[in-house]
Amino acid sequence: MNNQYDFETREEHWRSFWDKESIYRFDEKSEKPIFSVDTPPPYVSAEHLHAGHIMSYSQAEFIVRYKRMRGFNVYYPMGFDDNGLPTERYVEQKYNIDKSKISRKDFVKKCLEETKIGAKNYKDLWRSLGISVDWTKTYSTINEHCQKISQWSFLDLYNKKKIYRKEAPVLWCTRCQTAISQADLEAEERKSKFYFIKAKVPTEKELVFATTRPELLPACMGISVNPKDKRYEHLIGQKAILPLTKKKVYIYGDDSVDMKMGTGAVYYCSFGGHDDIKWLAEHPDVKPTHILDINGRFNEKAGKYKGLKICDAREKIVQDLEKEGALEKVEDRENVTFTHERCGTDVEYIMTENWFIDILNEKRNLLQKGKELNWHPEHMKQNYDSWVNGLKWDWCISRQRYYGVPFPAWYCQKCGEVLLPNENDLPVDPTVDKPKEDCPKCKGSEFKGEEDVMDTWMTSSLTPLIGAKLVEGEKLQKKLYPATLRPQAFEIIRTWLFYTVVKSHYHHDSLPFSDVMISGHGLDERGRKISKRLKNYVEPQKIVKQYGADALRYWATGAALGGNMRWNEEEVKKGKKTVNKLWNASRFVIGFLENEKIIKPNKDELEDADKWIHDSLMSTIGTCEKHFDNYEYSKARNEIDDFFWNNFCDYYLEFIKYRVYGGNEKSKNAALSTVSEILSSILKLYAPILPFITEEIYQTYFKKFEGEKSIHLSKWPNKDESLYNPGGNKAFDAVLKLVNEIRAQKTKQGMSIGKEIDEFITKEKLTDSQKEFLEKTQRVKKVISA
RNA sequence: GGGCUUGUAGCUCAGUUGGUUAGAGCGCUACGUUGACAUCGUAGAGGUCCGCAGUUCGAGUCUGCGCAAGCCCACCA
Repeated sequence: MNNQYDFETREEHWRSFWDKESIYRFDEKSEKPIFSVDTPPPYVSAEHLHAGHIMSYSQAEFIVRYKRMRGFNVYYPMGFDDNGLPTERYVEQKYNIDKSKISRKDFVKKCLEETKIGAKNYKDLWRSLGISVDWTKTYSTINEHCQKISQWSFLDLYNKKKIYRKEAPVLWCTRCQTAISQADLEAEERKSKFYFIKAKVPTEKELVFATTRPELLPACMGISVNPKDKRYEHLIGQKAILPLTKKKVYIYGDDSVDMKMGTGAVYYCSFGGHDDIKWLAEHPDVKPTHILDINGRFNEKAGKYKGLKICDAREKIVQDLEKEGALEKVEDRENVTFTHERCGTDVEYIMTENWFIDILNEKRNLLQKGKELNWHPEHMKQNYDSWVNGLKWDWCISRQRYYGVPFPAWYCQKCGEVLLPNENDLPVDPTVDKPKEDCPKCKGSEFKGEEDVMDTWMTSSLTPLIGAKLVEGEKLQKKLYPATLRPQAFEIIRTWLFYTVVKSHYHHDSLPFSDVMISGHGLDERGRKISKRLKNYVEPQKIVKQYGADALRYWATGAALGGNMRWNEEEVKKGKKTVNKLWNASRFVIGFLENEKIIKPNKDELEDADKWIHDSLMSTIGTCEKHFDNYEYSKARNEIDDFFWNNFCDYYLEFIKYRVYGGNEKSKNAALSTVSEILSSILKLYAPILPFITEEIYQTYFKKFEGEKSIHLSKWPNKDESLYNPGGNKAFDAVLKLVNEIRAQKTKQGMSIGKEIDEFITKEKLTDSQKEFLEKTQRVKKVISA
């Protein structure tokens, strides 16, 4: 072995080796128990890959490698999310595209080109990090495989009456010009104003109501007061005359009105918020006035305010109210505004026709499903529960956009009947393909294909199934679905996790996976979230080149599961040091092993130090297993570090030097046999975290005994209990204490540890062999004990 | 407004079911070139365990009330 480990060339060597030998290929014929992973398909539009990506993917991968060594048949496919609005927006921005000036076909082509570039970036990085996915099992969410399954999902839910199409007020982004869903919202606390507006009432002087959205006055549907409110109860049933428009609206009595809020009188418009929609549903006699167009401008129903944008209209209307003397006062106030999380635009509520999936009726069952999942860490379930409890909208799945999976649906031009394709004909593009038969209702033959595309989560919510269906044969697919593990980031619990649970619940009446492992954020060294805007990230490839992939992976073990982690180059350096230490220790050990013929010693030939290190290893293996089984890779790593650096390097290797350099043959043989076994186990314990260096050393020496062509296919170290003697190493612990005492004494005298001293006196009772051990390992001429 | 998480050495964090003198790595100080490794070793300095109250023979750990940071959720117009 060379003096130096040249990580750059060796890591590349092993990458090629793993590729060539298909080490991570799923074995379809194996009888071993399956561990299948629902790998997160990253947005390919994230061209700025950073430490956060490294962190979350490595963390899941530590577990995957561990499971592989524990004898599971691991299924670890890889997907790329290149469908839908995120990609569209990315392409629009990157090429400064105006959607109205490009054909749908050309735009989609551009998106596809871009996603190819993105996928390659990811694949390159994953490969260089040694992420052990099976690259023969990949998908992209826009490809035919995924479109087919997404459309099948639509048909299945339609047939199960869980999908409906309806003209209804929906959450609307005026910038992206599409309907969105509740999960696409982001709440933003804002300073705003509370306007107190006077309406006329025949029997009174006036009725004052307060609102944060005065611009919706032309769309006012009515005013409500609490029937218990003494101030207003007599007004219920009368009509109020609104300022500016002079429109007359009824005054209603509603229990839900908070008498203490504002003036106790609320006005409802179409639509300023979810309240308004709810109110309208409770007052079927009221006809709404829709004044807002899909582009966020007022239409002719807003009268003189036609053509204005919302913010301009507000300014104008407030001015006019003031002129008319209808504005009593304005108060400052904080309130929560919802924006579209992709673009930050304020969300509006517009009446359009969309497809929905019924989830509101299913809340209770969905909460139950959340309870059945094994959450790691457990407290992340809170996020799921509070999301489900807070749901107010059915899942709107249609998007008025270009790039996405088309809905498999046509509308009969004559009678409006919805026609769906046969499952065997999927995927279809209804804007190009035609139904195979005439309208079953009216025999009409003119159809219009649905032009909307599906919400990107319609596809992503099916990833466990998409992954499983990458293999042939229903029997095998059923073994892979439901998956075992879903690793993911906490911020998409309400989307990816939730929607996947919904789909699996409806389609298969099951959970989509049994375990969830939630990772935190990558932060910069100052604790800020890594973002493109702040440019506060380092390029992973640079770090890999400088310190090696193992070192970077080592850094990723640093955060507890679910915790955020700061970028810290010192930790990467520590990883590199660990790699070097492994190299040096192995070089030392293997140097002896290669020149000797080692015979497995009898139990009674083992010396106290051998038994001690063996016991210590056994308990380390046990603790590691416990931690890895709980997805606590960082605790597992600490255990291994501690054992390797302290017990193995600082003590045991020092303890056996006198035996391997000289000593009698039996003692030497026992030492070498032990050290070989311990080192082999250390490599395996580290293998899930440091796959490159451990492979290197395994291949150098241990492979010829174990037989497996890669350490990553080898067996996890055995807990050989036959030698294990828990609590039986107390005597050796006392000796260790003396070792420390001798070292301290020498250090205090400014002596080198290696310098021989004449005598060492202790009150401890020692056996002859213990005295000899101290004399030989600590260079003392004579140890005198009580 | 509700909920969750976190608060331990200068920094990053461990700390099991409550149990002697609270730990590790980095950094700092001193010493050491011992036949794997200075990418090392040995030793040392450094702590009001966020605060207050309580339970207990005993609290970093359990309970309550606060404080601070972060996150999730929330229609109060």
